[in-house]
Amino acid sequence: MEKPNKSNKVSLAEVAQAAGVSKMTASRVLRGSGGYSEKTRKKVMAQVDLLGYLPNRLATVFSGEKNSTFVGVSIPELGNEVFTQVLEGIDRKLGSFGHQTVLGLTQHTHEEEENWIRTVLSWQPAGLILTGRSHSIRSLEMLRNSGLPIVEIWDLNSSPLDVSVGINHFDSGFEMGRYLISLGYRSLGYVGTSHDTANAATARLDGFTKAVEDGGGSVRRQLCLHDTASFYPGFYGTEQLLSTSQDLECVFYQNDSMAFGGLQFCTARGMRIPEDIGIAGWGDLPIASVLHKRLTSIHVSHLKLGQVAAEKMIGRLSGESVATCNDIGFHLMPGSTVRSNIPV
Amino acid sequence: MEKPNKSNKVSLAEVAQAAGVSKMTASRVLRGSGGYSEKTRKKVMAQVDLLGYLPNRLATVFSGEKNSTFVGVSIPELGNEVFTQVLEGIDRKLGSFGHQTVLGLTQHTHEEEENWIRTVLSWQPAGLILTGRSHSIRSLEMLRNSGLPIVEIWDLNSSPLDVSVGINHFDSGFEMGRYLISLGYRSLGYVGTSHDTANAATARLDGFTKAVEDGGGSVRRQLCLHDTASFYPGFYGTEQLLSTSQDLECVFYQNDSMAFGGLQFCTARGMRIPEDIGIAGWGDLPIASVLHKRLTSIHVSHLKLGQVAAEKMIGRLSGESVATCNDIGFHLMPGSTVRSNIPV
DNA sequence: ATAGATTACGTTACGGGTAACGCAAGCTTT
DNA sequence: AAAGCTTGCGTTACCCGTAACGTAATCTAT
Repeated sequence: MEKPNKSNKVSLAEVAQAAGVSKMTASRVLRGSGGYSEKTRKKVMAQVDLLGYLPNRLATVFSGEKNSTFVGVSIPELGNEVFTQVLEGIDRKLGSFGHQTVLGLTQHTHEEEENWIRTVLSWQPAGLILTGRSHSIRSLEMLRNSGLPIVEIWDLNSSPLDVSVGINHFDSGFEMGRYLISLGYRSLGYVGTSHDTANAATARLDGFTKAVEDGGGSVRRQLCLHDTASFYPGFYGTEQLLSTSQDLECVFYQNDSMAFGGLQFCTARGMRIPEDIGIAGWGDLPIASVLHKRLTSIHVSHLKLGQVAAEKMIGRLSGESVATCNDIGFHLMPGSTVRSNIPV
Repeated sequence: MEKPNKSNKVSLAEVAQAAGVSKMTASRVLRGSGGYSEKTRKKVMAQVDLLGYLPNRLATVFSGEKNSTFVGVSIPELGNEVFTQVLEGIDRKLGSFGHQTVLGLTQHTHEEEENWIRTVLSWQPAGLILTGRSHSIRSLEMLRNSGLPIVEIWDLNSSPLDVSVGINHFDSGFEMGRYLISLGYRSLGYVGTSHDTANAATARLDGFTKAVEDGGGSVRRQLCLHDTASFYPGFYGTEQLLSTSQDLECVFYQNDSMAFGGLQFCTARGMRIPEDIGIAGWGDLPIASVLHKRLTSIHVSHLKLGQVAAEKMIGRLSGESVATCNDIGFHLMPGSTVRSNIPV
């Protein structure tokens, strides 16, 4: 078994020596910065290939004032497909510009986020992309002190630390509420979860409630579970919800996964959808189309959100002036899990 | 708009000067390596807090022979929930040991993987976790030259570069084939995709075919689409499959997402499941339970796979001797999308 | 032919930490 | 009280590239 340390790294100096030139000349050749003859270039490159030289970016960043190509990206969890898509959008775009993603899973807590920020900053990243607008005091301090470009995503923020990319969650909830009201629903329920940083979901619920009340309805029961926003909590949350409020006409869920759970519960109990109860989700996941019924939901292009976030980061890194507030938008997807017109 | 460069970083030297000690003493205090008085420690720490000093890990790694805390992790794509779970398992475990994930999305191609490997190696990572056992020649060269711990995951490899964590895909396909044969199915079909690095899926198909033929059946039609292994390809792949082979009794899919697509297609065409056709998937995704029918599938603990991969990496980094070949195992999940006993 | 510009390199210093070593002051031992 | 040890801290050198500068050789202009 070999030791992991004692790396047999080939340094630029070794390449230079083997090629019979100075370190500096080898460096110039490798960077293609000019100032060398074709003959020299060939000598150096021959040794690079021969010795299998790989540049040491640590030294490069460390040396000059040029910043690294690392971008720290914090994501609450990967269990939620929504964030997965955002991450994919970010990493692809970042990668196409020669940047690398340093991942951080914060589990929706300030504490994890703060620890991750501290660590990732010590690696001198070029910038940070953070999910959510809510951060601990010490985090804010570190972020500000770092002087780095920061892109806050997910939750649109009119006064972000630096740049914000996301959607207006309040409005999306509001639109769903207005839609359901327009279909004649008046007695509504909500099932979601609560966390340190789940402000977006809260905003959706607030918008939803506002629209429903504006329309003369009411959100009879709001359930905020201390669990992940996934299938099972949706299932048992619905059970809990309906056990005390049988008269609900329609339930709005924090996301599609939870809505699926609710759908499953209702179907298992022999309830017809949408005849007996309406189901509405949020996020419009690809799996929404798995069902024979199309889930009524709010569509957000999560991939695009990630891509735009990465683009804004690239923009900041290249010194362009970047809009502070970037709205990705959403639209309502009418489905067949709510009734399609006002009952007579 | 402030410039992203010109970072007002506080260096150890500044802390030391402010505390009236030498750089080295400040370094010792921060690392807690001993060799300083309590009085000095307080003086230094007071300045650390006051100046908001954050250590520069770049310099640390760059300086000594100690390796970094970065671990490069390559994943083919995040669109597939299977890999998402693996990544979550890796990052959580790695994080709990103070390591960071540098993500690379290879899109199942050798080319992307090779480029990513080159880049990530230039950052002097502590080790690499790669999905798949198939790599380009130049990749292999770089990996070997690096002398770094390498954990290859997903596809169990009896002679890996360094360490392998995964499952035997051939066996999993074989078990599914044998199961379907035991239920009396004889005329079978397969729908999947093909890529540079999708050897695992190929192995599953091989195992499946072997079992089916051993059992006196045959895999009449094998469809390998050039697409992502997701819902829609499953849908139209099934359409294609059934348009030329109406007599298929059961279809095995590369994964659950594709199986869902197939299920959707069949249901839309008015076919009854499992009466008219059987459907079997692979991976046992959480969404498998979204359906009123439970999908017949192969269960693999993807999260655990990721965790074990990270553990093996940690083991290698701390110089422990680590098993070369680590089988995570799988088990067949009988569902209601295939018939439950041999028809009379 | 000679001054001035250009080309093709080499030399030096530096960045932010750390290992290795040096050394003075305080403590113990006999 | 002298020798030996320990403690606490400073000094120096180094890691691997790059910026800035220096210089010898070649080329151009007059």
